[in-house]
Amino acid sequence: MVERDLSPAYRAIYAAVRRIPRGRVATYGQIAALAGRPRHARQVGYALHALRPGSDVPWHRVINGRGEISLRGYDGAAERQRRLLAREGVRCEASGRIPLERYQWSPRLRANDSAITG
DNA sequence: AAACTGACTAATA
DNA sequence: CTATTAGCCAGTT
Repeated sequence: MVERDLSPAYRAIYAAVRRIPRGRVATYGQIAALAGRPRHARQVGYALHALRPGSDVPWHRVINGRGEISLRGYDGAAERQRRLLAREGVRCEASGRIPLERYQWSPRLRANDSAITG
């Protein structure tokens, strides 16, 4: 099991995910790069999958590069993630897609990074 | 150690 | 817009 001793890679990934402010989203690739591991987008997925319930890592703020929720094969997990995001003000379009142009987080904008108006 | 897998992405068609 | 291909790389079997 992973929870016992997390690899440095996982810790870096979790740290990066924790930096995503409320009301914003980031892509897997973005988190990977932010964690100092470019092109490790998939591993970001593994790391998030390995999270245990109740962790402080806002995993729901991570979506894929197309602005879609990437969860698959999980029972209602995609719906849960969508709900968590909606709760933060991030709502998806009718197609189910989340406009990255609008909600994607940029690490540089740390100051005013809360939810976007509208 | 080799093969398989996958919460990814970018490039084509 | 969707579908397919290829590249990717750590974790699991």
